[in-house]
Amino acid sequence: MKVERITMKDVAKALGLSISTVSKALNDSYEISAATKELVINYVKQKNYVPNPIARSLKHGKSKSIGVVLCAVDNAFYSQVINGIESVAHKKGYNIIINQSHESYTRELINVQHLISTSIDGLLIAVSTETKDFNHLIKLQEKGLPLVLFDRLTEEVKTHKIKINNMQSAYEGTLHLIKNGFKKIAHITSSSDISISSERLEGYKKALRENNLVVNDDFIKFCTHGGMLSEEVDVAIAQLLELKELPDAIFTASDRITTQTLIYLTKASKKIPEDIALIGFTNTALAEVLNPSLTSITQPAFEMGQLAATKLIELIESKFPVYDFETLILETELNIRKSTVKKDLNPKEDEETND
Amino acid sequence: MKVERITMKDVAKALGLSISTVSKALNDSYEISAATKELVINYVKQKNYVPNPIARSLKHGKSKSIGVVLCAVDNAFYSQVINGIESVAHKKGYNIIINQSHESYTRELINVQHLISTSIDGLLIAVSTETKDFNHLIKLQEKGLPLVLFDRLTEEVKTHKIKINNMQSAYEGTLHLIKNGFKKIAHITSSSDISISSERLEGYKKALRENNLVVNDDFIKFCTHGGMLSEEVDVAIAQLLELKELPDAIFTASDRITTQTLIYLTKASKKIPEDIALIGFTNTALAEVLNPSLTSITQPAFEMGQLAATKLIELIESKFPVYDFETLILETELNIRKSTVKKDLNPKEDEETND
DNA sequence: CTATTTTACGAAAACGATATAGTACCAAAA
DNA sequence: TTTTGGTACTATATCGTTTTCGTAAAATAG
Repeated sequence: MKVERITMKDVAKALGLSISTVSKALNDSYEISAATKELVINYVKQKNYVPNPIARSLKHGKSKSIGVVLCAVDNAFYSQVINGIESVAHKKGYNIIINQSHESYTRELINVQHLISTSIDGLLIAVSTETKDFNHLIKLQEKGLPLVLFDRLTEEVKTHKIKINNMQSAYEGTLHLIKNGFKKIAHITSSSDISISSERLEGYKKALRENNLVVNDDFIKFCTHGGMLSEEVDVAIAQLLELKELPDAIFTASDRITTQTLIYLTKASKKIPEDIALIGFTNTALAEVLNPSLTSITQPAFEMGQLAATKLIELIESKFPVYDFETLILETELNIRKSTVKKDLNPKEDEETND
Repeated sequence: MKVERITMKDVAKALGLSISTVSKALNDSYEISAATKELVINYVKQKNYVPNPIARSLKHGKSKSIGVVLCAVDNAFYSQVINGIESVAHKKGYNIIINQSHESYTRELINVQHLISTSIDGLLIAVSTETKDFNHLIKLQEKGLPLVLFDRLTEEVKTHKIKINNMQSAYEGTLHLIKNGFKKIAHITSSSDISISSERLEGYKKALRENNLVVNDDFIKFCTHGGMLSEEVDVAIAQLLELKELPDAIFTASDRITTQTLIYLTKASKKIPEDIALIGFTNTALAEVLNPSLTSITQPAFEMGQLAATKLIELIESKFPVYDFETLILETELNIRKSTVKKDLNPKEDEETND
C-alpha cells in the first residue's frame, strides 16, 4: 500500500510550464510573473499538492527533526520535559522523534545509532542510568551533530547542558527532614554513575554533616536501573527495614523510586511519617492527594524541555561552529506536605484539611 | 552548523570504484565479487559511513516513520500507549513522531497537516475531544495514507481501529457503585462528541436503568477539554456539590478528570467515600497509594499501543490495498479499592492495610 | 579458435525538489 | 540601428541513493 502524491512535475506538465517555473512560483520568486504565480498557486491548491519534504531535506541537508532520547515517557518528569521540548520545537518547525532507553545503555546506543541513521538535525539526550561511557555522544559531536544534554550530564561531552541544582535541592530536602526532627535519614537513589545521583547524594551528605549527623553507608541505597525495575527499589527498602538501627526517614532521588517507595511502605503497613517519613523528587501532579500527601521536590520539567530545545535549535541554526557552551542550572521547588511532618512535632503548622 | 557525512561517492572515489558498485556491494548484490564486497565493507566500516536515509527514502518513497497524534504524553494512559507503540515500531524499524493535540481540534489539524507534509508512512491517532469533523482523516485515507484509530474512534473513517469495551467497562464500574450502596451517582466525562464519552455514558445509564435508578441529567457533567483545563473539572464538581440533592458518588470517565476530581474533593475536605465515593478511569500506577486508595478502571494501554502499531505497519507493508478493516476491542480491569467501599457497609471485606 | 555465456563492473536515469546559469523577447537608451 | 537592460521563463546540475541497462573481460562451449 502506498500513498500517491502529486509532484511538481505533474503540476508543470498540467500547466504547460517547466518544473523550475513551478518551483519558483511556489517559492514566490521575483522572476515569476504575478499571473503565472496565481495560476500555479491556484492549481496547486485545488489539487492539494504538498511538496515532498524528503526531497527538500535531501537538497538542503536538513531534516527539520530532532531526536530525543530519555529513559521513559511514562514518567511524570520526563513527559513534562517532552511537553516543553515540543512547545518550542513545533514553533520552530521541527518534529521530535522520541526514543526510550528504558535505562539501558545498550538500548541507548541502539537509539542514538538509529536516530542518526535516520537523519536528525540534532539530539537531545538524558543518558540512561547505565551509561558510563560517553563515546557514542562524543563521536556524534565530533561529526558535528548538534547535541544538548539535559537532566543527566557529563563533563566528558562539551556542549550545552541543562540541569537542575541537584546538590542544593537535595541539601534542602535533607535539611527539611532534619529540621523536622528526623535524624536517621536513608537515601535511595539511582546508579551512582549518573550526575544527578552523585550530586544529590552530595547534597544529602552535606546536610547531614553540617548538622553533625553521621553519614551511614547502610542508609544509602543505589538502584542501578533508576527504579525501572520496581523490585530493585523493593529490595533496597527491605534492606533498610532490616537494619538493626532503622532509619526514621527516607529521601528518594527520582520520580520512579519515590512512588515505588511509597507503594512499598504502604503495602508494608508503615505509617508515614510516624514510622518513617518520606520525601522525594517527583513531578507527579498527585503528590497532594497521596496517602499521606507527599513532601516532594519538584523540578521545572517543562522549562527544562523548553530550554534544551531552544539551545539545540540555536546550535542547529547557527551559521558558525559553536565552541562556547553553557550549562544552565534551574531551581527546584520544595513542597512540604504531610509525609515529613509529624503531627506532635509541629502542632500549629498542621492545621490542614483531610485527615 | 552542519554535520558532514561521508557519502557513497567518497567511498567510490577512494576505492577507485563506481558508485553503483559500492551501492551493490553494500547491498550484497550477486553482481559483485566477494573480494570487492569485502573491500568496500571494510572501508565503509573503518570510515564509519552511514547511508543517508533521506536519499533512500526519496528513492523508495518510504520514510520508515509513523506519526502519532494524541492529546498529551503527560498522561498515564497515553504514555503507556506510546510505550506499546514504540515497542513494536522499533522492532520493525520505524521511528515514531509524536504530536500532541492538547485536546484542540485546531492543533490536531495542524499536527496532521505537518505530519503528512513531513512524510510519514502511516498515522496513529486518538482524536481530540473537540474533533467533530473527521474530514482531515478521511482525506488522508483517500490519498492512501495508512491510518489506524485508537481509543477514540469514529464510524466516519473506515480503517483499523482499536478501542476498549467502553460501554461494558462503564457499566461494570457503575454497577460496582450501586452494589456498594450508592444510589445517587454522578458522572463526569469529556466532550459528548467523542466515542469513549458517549459509550461510557451509555454504560453508566444502562447500569442505572437496570437497577431502577433514575438518570438525572444534573448528575452528568461534560468537560469539553477532557480535563486538560483543571478549571472545567472544578466547575463541574462545584456544580454537583451545589445541587439540592447531592450525589453520593462520582464516576469519572478519564484519567485527567479522575485525578483532578480527587484533588478537588480533597481540597474541599470531602471524606471519600463517606461524603462521596469516587471511581474513575485511570491508568496511574499510584491508584493504590492515593488518599483514599482509588477504585479504578484500568485500560490495557500498552497492549492498545502494540496492537495499533501492529495493525498500522500491517497496512503500510501490505502489497495490496486493504479494504477489510477490523475494530479490535480490549477489556479493562476494575480494581476495587477504598474510595468506593464504605467501611460500615462491608465490614468483612475491609480488612486491609493502612488506615 | 571462434561463438556463447558468465562474471563483474560502470554509466546513467530515476526519486522530487532547489538553485544556478542561460536565453528568448521586448523596450528603452545611445 | 546597435546596445543595454529588464522580464519571464527554461535547461540543467545537484542532493545521495537505487536500479536498470549496457558492456568489457574471462570462462566455457562447440
